[in-house]
Amino acid sequence: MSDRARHIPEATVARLPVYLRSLAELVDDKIATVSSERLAEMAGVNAAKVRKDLSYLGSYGTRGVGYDVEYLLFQMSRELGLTHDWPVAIVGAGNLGSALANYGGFTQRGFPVVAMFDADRAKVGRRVHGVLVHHTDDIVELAAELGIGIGVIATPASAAQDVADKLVAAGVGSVLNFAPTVITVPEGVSLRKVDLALELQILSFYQEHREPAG
Amino acid sequence: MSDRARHIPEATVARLPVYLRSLAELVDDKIATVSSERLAEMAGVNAAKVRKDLSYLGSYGTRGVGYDVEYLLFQMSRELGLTHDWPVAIVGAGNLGSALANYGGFTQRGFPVVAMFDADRAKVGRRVHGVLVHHTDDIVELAAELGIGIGVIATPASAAQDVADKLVAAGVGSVLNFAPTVITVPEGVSLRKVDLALELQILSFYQEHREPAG
DNA sequence: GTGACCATGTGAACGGGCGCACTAGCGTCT
DNA sequence: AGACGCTAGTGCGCCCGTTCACATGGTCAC
Repeated sequence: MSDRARHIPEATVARLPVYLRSLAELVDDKIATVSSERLAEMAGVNAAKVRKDLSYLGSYGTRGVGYDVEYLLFQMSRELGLTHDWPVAIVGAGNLGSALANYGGFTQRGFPVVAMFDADRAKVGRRVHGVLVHHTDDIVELAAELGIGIGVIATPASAAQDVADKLVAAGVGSVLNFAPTVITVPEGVSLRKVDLALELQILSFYQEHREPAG
Repeated sequence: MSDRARHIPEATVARLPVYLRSLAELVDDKIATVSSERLAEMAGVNAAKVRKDLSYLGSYGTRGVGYDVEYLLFQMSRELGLTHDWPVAIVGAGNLGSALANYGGFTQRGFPVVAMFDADRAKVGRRVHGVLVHHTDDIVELAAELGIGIGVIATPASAAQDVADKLVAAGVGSVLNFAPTVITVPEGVSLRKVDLALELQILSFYQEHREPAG
């Protein structure tokens, strides 16, 4: 692995948080070292994949022994950027947006919700779980001022692209989209989506094409 | 494409609902035909990919013209198993479970919530958005009786695997897991996950490794 | 009816990720 | 001290998915 500037595959990045969670469990159970095989079992993947994934982070294991749980946990947290907070803004103060803001585990895990935005002026000025709701017109100015790194879109589909554009204009580098629509962001901006209807429809497909026999 | 029994790649299946949504938009806009290029733009993918994906469904396009929007919409709905309802059970009547049950667009889109389950006996017997809450001990019996096809897990992580096992024992063929933990199901059962914390941590990684220059 | 045009459908090249299977190296027991 | 056992790290072949580019076959104008 090259000293720095190594490129970690997307598929690996997506698995790192799963390993992280497994490691946290091991710490809770006071287990000091773990093998790739055990970690693979916990994360629901192949042991070779675990080793390859972890090798992207560096050589943090000990042959014949395994990985030191706490040390690996620390290194992975560092790599994932979880050693410091990432202020988050939620756009859309409807059912979903409010639920997200009320979800405590959010702030707790290093993603403090520092601002909310809504297009409805009736909601502007209210507080949701202590977080003030601003108008969406002020996204560009305020998000930049507050140093928002991650924006969460919890608006109706029709507003999502406009909101995304505003977030990007404010310098937000990562967008998590809950709106049931495809949005695009410029290169260099990260985009992930959470889409309930989509997941259900995918399951519907497999349910429909289920083998009749057992 | 072989007459029947063709195997549609997972990656394609995951995109079909996105196309479906785009087609629904086109119908709303009274647009009768659409090219792969336009559809690709709407779905945020490559045009060649659209054509290959759609070709798995059959030859529903017309060379020189494009695809008939309504016809393609119908064929895709059929393929996705959306021409009939899929009764859904939600396990976990806490914040998330209740929010999901209250989310109307659920039933509206062909996934009626017909039962809820919770381990807390204090919640058993209550109704959430009109849906009766049963005890998790009764999952196996009741889910089978009600013909539940899709189970949604909205419990704490610690209960998720046990609930999944019960759902599978009840003959549920598809599981959508919201609990922040890895669960496993037997071969032949479909499993998808929605994990907020995981998505945020993935974004955190890219945010941390962002190029300083623009 | 014929030719120009246009978009689908697909063969083939390409690339990334997965997993096997081997090698390297550490700890432990005799 | 030496041999053995165990597990990390990794080279390599394979497979799935993506993309390009072309051939296929319709439509429309004249």
